[in-house]
Amino acid sequence: MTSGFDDIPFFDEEPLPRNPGPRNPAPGQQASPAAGQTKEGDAKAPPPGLGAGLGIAARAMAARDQHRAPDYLAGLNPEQREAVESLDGPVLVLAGAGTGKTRVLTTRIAHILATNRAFPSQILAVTFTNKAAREMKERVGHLVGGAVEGMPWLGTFHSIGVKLLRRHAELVGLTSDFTILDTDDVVRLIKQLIQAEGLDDKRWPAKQFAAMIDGWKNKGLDPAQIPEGDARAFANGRGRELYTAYQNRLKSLNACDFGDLLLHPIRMFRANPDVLKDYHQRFRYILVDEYQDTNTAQYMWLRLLAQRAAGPVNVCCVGDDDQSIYGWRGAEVDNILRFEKDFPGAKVIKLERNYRSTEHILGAAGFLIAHNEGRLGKTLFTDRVDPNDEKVVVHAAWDSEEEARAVGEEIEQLQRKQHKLNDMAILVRASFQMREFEDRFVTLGLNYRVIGGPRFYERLEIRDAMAYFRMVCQPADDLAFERIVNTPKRGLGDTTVRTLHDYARARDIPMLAAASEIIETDELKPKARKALFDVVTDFRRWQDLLETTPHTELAEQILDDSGYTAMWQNDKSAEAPGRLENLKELIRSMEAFESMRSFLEHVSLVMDAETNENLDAVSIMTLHSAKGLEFETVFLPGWEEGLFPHQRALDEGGRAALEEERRLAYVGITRAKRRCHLWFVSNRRIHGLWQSTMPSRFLDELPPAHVEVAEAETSYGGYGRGGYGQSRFDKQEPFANSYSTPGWKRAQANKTDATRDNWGSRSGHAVERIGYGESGPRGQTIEGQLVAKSTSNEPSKFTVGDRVFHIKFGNGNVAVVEGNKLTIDFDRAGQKRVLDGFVERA
DNA sequence: CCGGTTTGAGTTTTT
DNA sequence: CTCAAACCGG
Repeated sequence: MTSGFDDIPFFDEEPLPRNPGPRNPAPGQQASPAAGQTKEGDAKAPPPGLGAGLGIAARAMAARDQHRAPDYLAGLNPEQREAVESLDGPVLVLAGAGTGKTRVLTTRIAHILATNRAFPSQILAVTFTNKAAREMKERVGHLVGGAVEGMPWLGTFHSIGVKLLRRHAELVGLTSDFTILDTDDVVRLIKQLIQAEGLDDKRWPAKQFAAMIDGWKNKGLDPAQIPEGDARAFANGRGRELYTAYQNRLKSLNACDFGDLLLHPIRMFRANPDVLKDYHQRFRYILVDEYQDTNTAQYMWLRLLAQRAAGPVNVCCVGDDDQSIYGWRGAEVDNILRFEKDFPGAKVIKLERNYRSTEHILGAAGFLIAHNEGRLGKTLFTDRVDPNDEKVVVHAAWDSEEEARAVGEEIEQLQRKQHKLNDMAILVRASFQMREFEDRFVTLGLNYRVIGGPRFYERLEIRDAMAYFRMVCQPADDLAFERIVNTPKRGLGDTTVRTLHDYARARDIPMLAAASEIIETDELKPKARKALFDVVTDFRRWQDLLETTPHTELAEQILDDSGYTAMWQNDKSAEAPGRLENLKELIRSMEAFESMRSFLEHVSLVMDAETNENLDAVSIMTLHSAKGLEFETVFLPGWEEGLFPHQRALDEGGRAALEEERRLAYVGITRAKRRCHLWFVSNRRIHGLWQSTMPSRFLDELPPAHVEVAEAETSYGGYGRGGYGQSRFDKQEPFANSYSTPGWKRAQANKTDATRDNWGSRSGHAVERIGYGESGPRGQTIEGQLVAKSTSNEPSKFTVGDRVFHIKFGNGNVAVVEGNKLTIDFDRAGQKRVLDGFVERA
């Protein structure tokens, strides 16, 4: 097999390839099939079958030669193959859900490398998330055999932005060791600014302004460019000044926020055409994933890099306009809709052959999304039609509790048929919906994992620890200093910090430097002075150790010496052990890095929690975080007007917002490979009060041919004209009546057995949280398994009054004991009934 | 400086 | 309703 990989100098960064660009025809030329053939003929010793994919004849030749085509092209369908092989000129790949989008991207990279078109270092490949970048690296690596280290420009928009900035920081007024501030830092900084302006920080919440800045930066706007109306809308009309002040403060801190990671490179390129030209020469091929999610700033960034003066624009954007669900945070669907205008002569390739779902699921999703007007229009299809395939099922429930109960029941039934929990997911519109399912699954002893929410590095203890490390590496990081100067408590309260802050600002020096000066004076009370002296001494010592001590060792030492570890060791709260565990994890993860500095860099951009693959558990997440994932069985609860589509989308966003909600519904349905169950309830508690609800309009937009209504639970009303609502609830059925439906009876009959089975034969119940970190009902971070400590046959080892600890609800007192079922008064969560295997003595 | 109490807000989330 | 942040009193 002559794949051609052997002779590619993967690690060679700077020079041009040996056989660079003459094969690049002018844009537009490749639109003609004949050009494709000519190119084929011209190719310098191309691997057989490559460079084809345009004309019919060329394709036929490719087919003829297929047995000699490189491995990595085998198994691609014609459209995928065309997307992989159309290397010259702009290409837009409209890849529907489950049509092999990632495969196309990765294979395309492999193809570029295999045909010696470019060095790995000459390919710019951009994704949105680290996860996507990682996956791409992995898969390219798999295709080309571990040479991905040679692809330095594969990453997220932001990580590539950082890389550019570190190289050219001085061009935008930074030094290359600038800090990256996360949302939390930004909000605290803005709050300081608002206060410094003498504004009421309650009337003008820092969070809100941070969101405004974020919005402006998403649109690529400098303070001078923001709309007058926007500027007036905040801080008594001083929005623009505040934005300016913010940017100045960032500069003096030598810091960037996330938006700057995109905007600074744009500014830099515009002000320095020679630098831009360098990158034009470097990036011979550009690939963009999830193009429908790009915002204006990212678009500008891309345009700058793609507009090469000489040679074709070899840019390939992959996306799906039907899966654009981030309009509310600045994504411009328009970017993908007008790709052909932006890149004249662009080739548009649609991938519509779906490899994921049944015909019913595709039929339902396709019919639904066809109700949107602003789309390019794709229809997914599959050949794999099986008469046994289940239709999409619509279920009705009385309220959200019944909904959760019934979904739990369905899951247990599937489980009894040997279905893996890992193959099932519950996808909700809003995170408050998760709770009901969690509660239910805890009671059932069903393993689940919650995905989403604050990341590992956003957890309190991680951020604190990171602030210490930041201070050691970057003594000028005032935000870090303020965060930990009194954590743990050292008697350095607001008054002291304020004094110090003022002292530092007056002299325009960092706070740590100010601290070492101020302790020489008598401006502070002796007590504070001594405490501050200790802090300064500590940091001096750690800074000295930075060069000599291994960084993990130093990190440990910092946390111990500062008293931070001790602080959590002395903390009696339920989450303290978890936090200590997280700190250990933090240190562990540092081992993979060369230095504390490089670790800090990664943590601010790249770090996130990993799922425990070994645990079999149902996934619970929002529809937004489900994008890109797939499951055998998907449950979609809460399809009610006001929740889905969400009321706010209906109120504020007009048709565009409604269409985005519909795309969200489309994303939800297309996550399912084999089974897709939609639910709506007629009563839901919102902000504490019960409201009766109408079924979602999206349900009425589904095609009857691919959908059935679950008779078991409803027994009232069917699917069809007039919706679902009246049928069931206009009859004024009493609450109890729904409990006599066949579905409920079955549930009752199964429940006891199921519970017993669970306890007798399974190892127990485990809960995993990916992301969520802080305390409260959203829970502490819990991973791994709790082993059930009793079965139903034995009397409970707990008695009334025992003090117990529950993995989700925290500490509480046993109020009632019935066999192995306990009623517990939890300190924070209130009274709950739980199986005793879930609790341990506190 | 700490802890209990009041108050207000309550889609979606990545970097 | 339920949470987190702000507030106030010891």
